Amino acid sequence: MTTKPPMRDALVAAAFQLFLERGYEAATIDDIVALAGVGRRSFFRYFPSKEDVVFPDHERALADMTRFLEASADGDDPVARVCDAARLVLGMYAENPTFSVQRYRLTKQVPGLRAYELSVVWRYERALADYLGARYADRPDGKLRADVIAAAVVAAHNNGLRTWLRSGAEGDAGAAVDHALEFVRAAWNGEGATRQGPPEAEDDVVIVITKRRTPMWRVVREIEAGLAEEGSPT
Amino acid sequence: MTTKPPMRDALVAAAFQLFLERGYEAATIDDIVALAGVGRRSFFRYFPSKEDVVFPDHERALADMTRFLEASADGDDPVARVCDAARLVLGMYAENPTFSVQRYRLTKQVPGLRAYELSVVWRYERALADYLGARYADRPDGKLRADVIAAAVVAAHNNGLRTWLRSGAEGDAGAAVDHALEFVRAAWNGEGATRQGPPEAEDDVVIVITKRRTPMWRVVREIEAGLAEEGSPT
DNA sequence: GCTGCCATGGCATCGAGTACCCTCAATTAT
DNA sequence: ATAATTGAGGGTACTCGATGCCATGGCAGC
Repeated sequence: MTTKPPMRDALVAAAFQLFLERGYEAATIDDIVALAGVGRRSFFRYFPSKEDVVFPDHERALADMTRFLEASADGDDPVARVCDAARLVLGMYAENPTFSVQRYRLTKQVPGLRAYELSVVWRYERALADYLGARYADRPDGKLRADVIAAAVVAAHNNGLRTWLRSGAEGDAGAAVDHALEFVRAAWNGEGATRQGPPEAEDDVVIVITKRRTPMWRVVREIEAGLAEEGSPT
Repeated sequence: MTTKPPMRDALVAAAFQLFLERGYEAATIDDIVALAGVGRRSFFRYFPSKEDVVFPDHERALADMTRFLEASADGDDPVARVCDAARLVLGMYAENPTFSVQRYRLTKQVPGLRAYELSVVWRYERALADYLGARYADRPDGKLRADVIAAAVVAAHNNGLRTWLRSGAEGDAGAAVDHALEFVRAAWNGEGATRQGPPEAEDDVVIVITKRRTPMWRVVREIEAGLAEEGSPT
């Protein structure tokens, strides 16, 4: 498990060579194994499906992320921890910039690969949401909060990552993702984190009068409208 | 396109019957078409893949959502509009509760279907993000904001939807999703909220007094507590 | 009549994925 | 040293989803 079999790398190299010069669907498994000089059966020993050869290291990255989240202390901010976990995944992309860009262009134009990437990203998101769900276990809407924040963090990460990939992996990937993640942190900075807003008077109150049967989302919308009237809308 | 071919419905019914009594993978296309009494080739005329028969109406729902977003006026709040678009999708699930629950249980335990559902949800999310991206075109981080909010709305919608589905489609689906979406709205408040008619015209009212910086979830909980005090919760 | 048109059905084929069995080398036991 | 075991790699046949091509059959319109 710790040793790196050369056959696996040979299969990835052969596969990407054919995918790039001939397209993903046009390159068959037989073509790949013929180019790599191995038997057809051996391909499926190393990759459970044809799509897996395009994401050869996500299994390891997912394990790394899970371990990182499990090593979290109870003292640190959950949102910050999750953002750091996302940065961990970014590191894997940044290790091989050219490979990441090739895969990005491939994934963008092959629907099957895009669908597979979604299932990969979904597992990352579930890892984040499960961690947050445990940290927010005592909150009223802990699971909901966990799901939404995890989705937001993943979306921000992907936004920064894709911006970097679209540019051909020039510039600093970490900067783009840090900027995107900061956007999420700013939206949910409420709890024990750094509260940088201007100090307001404690006796500043809001009075809400509403019908009993009004949907809750409409009530809150009105509250926000009242807040935005003279306050600081972030 | 407007006419409903009975053969399509027959295929869906036959497919679900076999999926439920035998499992998804164990039921082959030949079994389905044999049960439906049609030719094998006809299946792929109505459904491009085996997975599509499990989500027979998402194509229409996606078109409905796109149309709904295109019909948006420049005056209304983008986030509210996107939340309403999500509620539109919920309506499709609520139309056939038993069917939705069956599909939910099927999708939960078949990895292939879960992956396919992700690609479906991804298209919804892209529609929302594209709409928000256009509305936030003049903002500094418009695309980023659009991606993050779209992901949060979808995550909240799915959280509420799955809560409802897990309960066997008992109770009000709209209430669960409204509550979840309100959570997202609370995070990204501000910007041009439309205030409609003043609510003090009705006699049955609820009055809430709270401090300005109180977290929104706490306010909502107080309101709901006040509602449950003597009236009908929800 | 005849002529397109369209929905359907019937093969034939391709390619991904799997099950089963074979070979060969290295190791270990006797 | 020889036999037995183990494990990586290879080969073959099969299943099944998916596509392409063509035949059939009803149903306009003139």
